[in-house]
Amino acid sequence: METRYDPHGVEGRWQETWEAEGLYKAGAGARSDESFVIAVPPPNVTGELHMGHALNGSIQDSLIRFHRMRGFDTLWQPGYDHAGISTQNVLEKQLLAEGTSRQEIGREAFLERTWTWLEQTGRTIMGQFRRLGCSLDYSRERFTMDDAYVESVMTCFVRLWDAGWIYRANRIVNWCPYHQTAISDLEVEHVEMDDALTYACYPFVDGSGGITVATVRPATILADVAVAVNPNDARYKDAIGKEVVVPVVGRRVPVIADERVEIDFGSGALKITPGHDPTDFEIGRDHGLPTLTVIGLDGNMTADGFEGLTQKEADDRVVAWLKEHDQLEKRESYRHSVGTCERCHSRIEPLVSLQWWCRMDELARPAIERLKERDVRYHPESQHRFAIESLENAPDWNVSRQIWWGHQLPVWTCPDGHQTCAWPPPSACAECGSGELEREPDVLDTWFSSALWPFATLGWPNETPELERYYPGDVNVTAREIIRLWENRMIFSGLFLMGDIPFTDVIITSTVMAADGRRMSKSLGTGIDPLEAVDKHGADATRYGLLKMSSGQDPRFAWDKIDEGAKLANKLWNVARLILTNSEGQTPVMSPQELEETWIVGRIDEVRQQIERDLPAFEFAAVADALYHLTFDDFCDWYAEAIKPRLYDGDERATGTALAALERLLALLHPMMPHVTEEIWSQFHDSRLIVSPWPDPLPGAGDLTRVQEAAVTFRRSGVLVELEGDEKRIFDAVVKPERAKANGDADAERERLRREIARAEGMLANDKFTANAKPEVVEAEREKLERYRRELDAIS
RNA sequence: GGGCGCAUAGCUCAGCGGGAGAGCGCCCGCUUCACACGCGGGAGGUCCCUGGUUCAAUCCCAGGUGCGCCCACCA
Repeated sequence: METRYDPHGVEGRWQETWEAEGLYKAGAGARSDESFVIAVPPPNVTGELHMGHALNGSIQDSLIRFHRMRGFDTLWQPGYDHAGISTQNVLEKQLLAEGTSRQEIGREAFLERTWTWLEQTGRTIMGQFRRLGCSLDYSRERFTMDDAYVESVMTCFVRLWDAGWIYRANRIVNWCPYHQTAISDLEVEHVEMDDALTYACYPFVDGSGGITVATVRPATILADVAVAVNPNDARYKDAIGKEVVVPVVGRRVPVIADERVEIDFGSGALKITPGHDPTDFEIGRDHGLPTLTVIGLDGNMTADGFEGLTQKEADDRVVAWLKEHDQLEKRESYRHSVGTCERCHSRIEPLVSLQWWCRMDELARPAIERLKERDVRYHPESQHRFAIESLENAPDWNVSRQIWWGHQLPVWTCPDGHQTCAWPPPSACAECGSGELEREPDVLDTWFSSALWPFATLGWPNETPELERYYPGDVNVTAREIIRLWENRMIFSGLFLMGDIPFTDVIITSTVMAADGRRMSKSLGTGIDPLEAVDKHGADATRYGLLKMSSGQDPRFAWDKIDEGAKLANKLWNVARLILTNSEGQTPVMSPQELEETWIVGRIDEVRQQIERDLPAFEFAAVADALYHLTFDDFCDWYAEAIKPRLYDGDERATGTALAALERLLALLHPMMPHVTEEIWSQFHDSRLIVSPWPDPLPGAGDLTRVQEAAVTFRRSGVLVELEGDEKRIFDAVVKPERAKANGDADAERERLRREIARAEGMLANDKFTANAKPEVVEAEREKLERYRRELDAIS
C-alpha cells in the first residue's frame, strides 16, 4: 500500500480540474455580493517565475482562497506587462547576434518581430503560477499592449494633457548609450567603481595664479562653463567674480559662488558642466549659464577635434594636454558609486535632452491625504511612512522613452509645429487644420501603463460591469523596491481617473535571500528556482515553506521549511487514510459526544478563530505554524491516537465525527495547501473544497484553556493538575493516556512551583504593582498564585 | 549620506514586559496493523554588549558593536 503522499500527478490534475470547471473564475462559489479583489503585479511578458513571484503568489492565493471560501465574490486578475526596455533589450540582442540592428530593419519590422517573438516565447509565467496552484482567473488575462489596454493608456495621457500636467522640457536625464533612451532615476543601479580623480589647474585670466578643480571625467572639461566654490569657503573668497581659462579649449569662464559646492571634497572648487552633470545642470540653470554638449547620444565625443572618440580616449587626451601644459596637479585613485543601466549595465550618461514630463504636485496631493488618513495602509507599518515621504518628495515624472516597444505618445505635430494631443488619432491639426500630422516617436515609460493596472484590466475607460463590480479592489502585494515605481502611481492614478483608491491594503513582502544571506541573483548564481522546489516536494509544500519564510524583512531561503511542508502534507494524507479506510460509506456527522471529540473540535475551532484573525492581518507565518501544530500535535498525536480503537471497531459515532473533524481541518488548511486537501476531500465528497464554505463557529466548542494549561504542565513534568467536572473528564480522557513520566521529575516541578509562588507572592505584596498594574493583570496574578498553590498541594 | 530591518539552542527562525520556544540537526529506544517525510525519550541557550526605565526586561528606551536590504547628484 502506498504509504507516502506523492504530490506529483495529484497537483496537476487538480489544477486542470479547477480551471476546467470554472472554479478559478471571478465570482466562482460566491455566496455574497461583497467582492474581494487582487490584481496580480503583472510580470514581464518575457519573464520567468522567480522566488519573489512564488512568495507573492502564495500569499495572494491564500488570501483569495480564504475569501472565496468565506463566500466573497473574488477576482484575482492575471496578466502581463510589456516591459518596454527589458523586452526591447532581448530583441536587440537577437538582432545583434544576426548582425543587424533595429535601426537597420526599421520601426515597423522591429515591432512586428517583437510581437511574433512574444507569440512564441512570451507569456510563460501564468503557466508557472498555475503549477503553484494559484487560482487566478486565467480567462481574464490582460496584457498592457492589448488594444483595449492601449485605449486606457492613451485616454489617461490625454486626460493628463487636458489637465495641464504634461509638459515638454529640456532637462538633464539619465541616458543609456546602449539602449539609446532616457531612463528614470529608479532604473539606475549604482555600483562601486574605481576611477581616477584628476586635479586640474584653471589659470586666472589676470595671471594671478589659478584655481584647482577635481574631476573623474576630464573629457567633460571641454564643456565647462564656470568654476564654482562655496561662498563660505575662506580659501576662495577672493576668487569669486574672477575669470579663469578652461584648459584645452581656452574658454574664459567665471568663478561663481554656490552653496551646493562641498567645501571638503577634492579641492573645494567644482567645475560646472551643465550639459553632462545633474548638479551642474541645476547650478548652471540657477546662474543663467549656457549649456554646452560635448558627448553625443551614443556616448562618444562630439566636441571639435574630438569627434568620434570614446570618453576614455578623450580623457587621456585631456590629461595629456594638462600634463604638457603643467596644469595637471595630481591624479589619485578614487572609489565611488557610478550610475549604470539596470538592464544592460552600461555606464549612464547624464545628458541634456528633450523629454516629456508629468507634473506631480497636483496628482500626489490627494494620494498623500488618503495615505495619511490611512485609507490605504501599508504592511508592515514601517513602509507606510516611507510611501508618504516618497510621494511628498516625488520629482516630476519623466514619462517618455526613446525606444520603440511601448505606447507611442498620442501627440501629433503639424508642419507648422502645432501639437495636438488626442485619442483616437486626430485627422487634422487642432490649430491650423493641417492634415499632415506626424506622431511623436517617443513611447511612454512602462510604469505609465502599469499605473492603470487596477482599472484598465477591468475595461476602463469604458463603463463595464466588471469595473462597477470590482473597483476599488482590496489588496495589492508587492516588493519594497516597487513602492515608488508602482504603488504610489496606482494610487494617484486611481484617484485621478476613477476618483477612488485602487485598494485598501498594500502588503510589502519580505525579500527571500539566498541561504548564505546574499541577494538571490542570476549573475551571482545564488538564485533558487521555486519550480525546483515544486518538482521536488510539490506546490503545497513549497507554498507552506514560503509562507513560513514570509515574516521578517530579509529571511533566508531554507529547504527545511519546504521539507516541513512536505511532512505536513504527508501527515495529513496518512491520517486521512486512517479515518477514511475505517469509515467506508459513512457520512460526516459532527456529534462530539466523547471527550476526546469535544477536545479536538475545540482545538480546531480555536485555530479557525486564529486564522480569521491572523490572515486578514497578513500574519501568514503564524497561520502556517498554527496549522502545522494543529495537524501534528492535536489532530494526529492526540485525537487520532485516542480514537483509533473505536475506529477499528467500526464505531459509527466515532467515524462520523472523525470525518466531520477531518472536513473542518481540510477546510482550514485549504488556502495554504490546496491540492492535498482537495484530493482528500474528493475521497468522501462529490463537491469541491475550493468553493466549499469556510467552517462556521461551532457552538459549545468551548473554552478549554485550563485543560490545555494542565496538559502542558503534564507533558512537561508528568505532574497532574487538579481539575474538576468536565475539565477533569476531558483531561483524563485525552491527556492522561499519554505515558506519564516517572515521578522523579516531580521534584523539579515542585521546585518550579515554589519559585512561581514566591514570585507571585512578591508581586502581590508590592503596593506599586497592585496600585499601578491593570486590574485584570493583578487579578490574573492572584488566580495564578492560587493555581500554583493548588498544584503544589496536589503533588506534595 | 538617508531610510528600513536583523542579532534568541549546532543551523534556519518564532516569541517581544512577569514560566526560554518551533522545525531541522544531534544522542538513546522503537520493523506498535495511517504515517521511518513516523512514534517515544533526551542533550543543547550569560535571549550581541553597556547603561537606563520598571516591583519585574530576551521583550521598552538610549548608546555601542556586527550584519543585511532599499534608496541617494559629493564632482
